[in-house]
Amino acid sequence: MSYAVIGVIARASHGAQAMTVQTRATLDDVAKLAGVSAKTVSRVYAQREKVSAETVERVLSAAKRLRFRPNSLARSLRRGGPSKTIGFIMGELLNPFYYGIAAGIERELAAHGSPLIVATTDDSPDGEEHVADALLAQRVGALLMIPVGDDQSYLEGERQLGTPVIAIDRPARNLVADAVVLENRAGARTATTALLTQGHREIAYVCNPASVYTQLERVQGYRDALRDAGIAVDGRREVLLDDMSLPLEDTVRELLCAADAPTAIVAGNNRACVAALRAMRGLRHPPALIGFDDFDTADVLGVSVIAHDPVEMGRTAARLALERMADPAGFTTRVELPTWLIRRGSGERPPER
Amino acid sequence: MSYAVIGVIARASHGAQAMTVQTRATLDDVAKLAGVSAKTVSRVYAQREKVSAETVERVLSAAKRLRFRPNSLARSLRRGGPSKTIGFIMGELLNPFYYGIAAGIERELAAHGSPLIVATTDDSPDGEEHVADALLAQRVGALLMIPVGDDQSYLEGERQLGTPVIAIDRPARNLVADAVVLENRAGARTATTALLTQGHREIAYVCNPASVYTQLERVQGYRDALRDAGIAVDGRREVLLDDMSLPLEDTVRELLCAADAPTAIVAGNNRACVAALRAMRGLRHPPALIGFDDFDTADVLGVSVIAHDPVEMGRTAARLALERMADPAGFTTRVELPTWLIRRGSGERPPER
DNA sequence: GTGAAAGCGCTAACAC
DNA sequence: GTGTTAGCGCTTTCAC
Repeated sequence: MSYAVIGVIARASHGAQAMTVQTRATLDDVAKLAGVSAKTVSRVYAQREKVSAETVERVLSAAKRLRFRPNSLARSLRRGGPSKTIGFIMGELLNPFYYGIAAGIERELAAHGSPLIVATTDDSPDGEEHVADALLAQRVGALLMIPVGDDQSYLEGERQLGTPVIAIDRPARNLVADAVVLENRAGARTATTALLTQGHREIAYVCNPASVYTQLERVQGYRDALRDAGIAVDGRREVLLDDMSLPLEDTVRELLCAADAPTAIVAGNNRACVAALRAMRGLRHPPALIGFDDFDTADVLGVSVIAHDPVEMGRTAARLALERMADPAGFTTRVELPTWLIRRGSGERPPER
Repeated sequence: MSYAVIGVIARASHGAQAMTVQTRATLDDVAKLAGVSAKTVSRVYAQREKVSAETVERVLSAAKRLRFRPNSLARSLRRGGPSKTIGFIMGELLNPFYYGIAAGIERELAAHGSPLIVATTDDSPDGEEHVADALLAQRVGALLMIPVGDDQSYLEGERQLGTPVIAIDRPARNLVADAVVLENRAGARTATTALLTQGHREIAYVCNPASVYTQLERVQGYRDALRDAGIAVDGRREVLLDDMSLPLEDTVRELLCAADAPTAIVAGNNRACVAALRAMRGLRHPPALIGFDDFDTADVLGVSVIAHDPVEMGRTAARLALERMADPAGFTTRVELPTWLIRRGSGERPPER
């Protein structure tokens, strides 16, 4: 073990005392104690059918005495259909963007009383199917996911069996699924155009990884803006790493030290933006910088960004899931959430030579 | 709806086609198709009892044809005991510290094949019991929690029924539970001592909220260091807000503009640290600053911090939960994880007058 | 190595 | 309003 156990507090009476093995009370136990039938107890908890006030009280007090807690597993088993529980497969939990989405999902579902099972794949395509399997074995009512692999066809069967799938941030591939994505292309275009407006002509685009949907879109937006301004797209200005084990920071540093260093940078996501900031440290004339994704200390650092609302993204996806569960035959929708530029200084630096 | 639906892709064949209502295959269906008994199919999936290779193959191919997926709800129902699923109650999902913990838990459990149900309470004590209720209704095998309220006695019954509770970051109150916490007091003391060593004498401690366990401990550590240095503890140097709706930033700014402004600040957590940074913006002679909790851009900002490992904290808690589930009669333990100082500049600024 | 029967905790269907 | 019966999908006896 890598931790230090500081104190062993007490010999646990974890579990029950050896003699008085407490066992969990069931609906039948409560029924017996209250002198009613099991179904009546069930009714009290279902809160839909009518039970006389007096009976309710008798049942509840019996339940309390027995520390009864309805078993929602058994409940959803009996109901046959999918449970209210919703599964969420996320790439990685350590990225502020992703956990913003998770927070949004959680809040929306909490408001609806639906439990949330979270599973992460560490952005590994292999893990995705495995994890989806585990969630589906739990009979989740819907599957929210940030697709990682480039083929989600393995979920097609489930979808036909009635489990809706909602793709977040990136559309699913080879699968009919609702999707919530950002206005990636427009956002990157806005960033680039803003830099062009300041007079920049040598604008780089940096990111890692580069082959995911969001980056493909954003690079397009970046190129769109250049073309509109009559500037030739130059591959040497596009730092498109595609291996998270490579340090983007070093590559950007090299870029900035070159003779024909760009005067401005568009960073493809929050990580790339921080990498750029690190690479720029100590530079006398740092290039202008606009990042994609807002982050906690961006204001302190004076970093201009293309912002959006990850929490709202999660909420939207959760709402979509709930809608689809309520109405499985509805339309498949694709929602694009807006992005906008926040000017904090780094994107407003003029070109320097 | 607050989102823009950009495209309705297709009339969904979500759910099944009206006529061919696909229904989920059960173990019995597979058994029939494979020409064996249900129990044999069960054995194939349990992977513990012996089944002839030939039978296994027949079963698996039948299962595949029927798109069979074992129902883990039914499985854990039958077993009677608690499921492998573990519940985690966190205060809020939007704090990097908390999701670091969540990430650690998730990774450890994933390695063990245990699903994780996450629920948040937005740091509201009322929500806590409600959320715990929901998780326990799902018969989670253990409950991990960052306690919010100051009384977790409502879980005592569950503990006696065999559901272990692991408190994270703060100990549980009025409840026998394992706990994983930080060396809060030692950490704050280290920070303060480091500032004293630089020659600082007017050192402030700022945080919000202030009445939680971690802050109570850290303030003690701060005072310990002052006392050791023969400096009187001065309440005016302790900005202990206790209402998250109050902007700590403003209070710190006032503090720094006062005639007897401190020359150094210890910030009680990541939020307080960022608030201090905001308050310090534009100051000609910013005070020295050491934060508690490391954060993403601390290196870029040159902020010295008392660091620790939230992911390891989560892993440790998850391990503890798994151990306790395997051995309910074990010892109740309290683990204290280390903290350490990372010098990045802000904590090494000498006092200026 | 395989099967038959019973039952986990709950609720739908149908009584009364 | 309340009770009875059956059964959700699976696994645990206990057979053979």
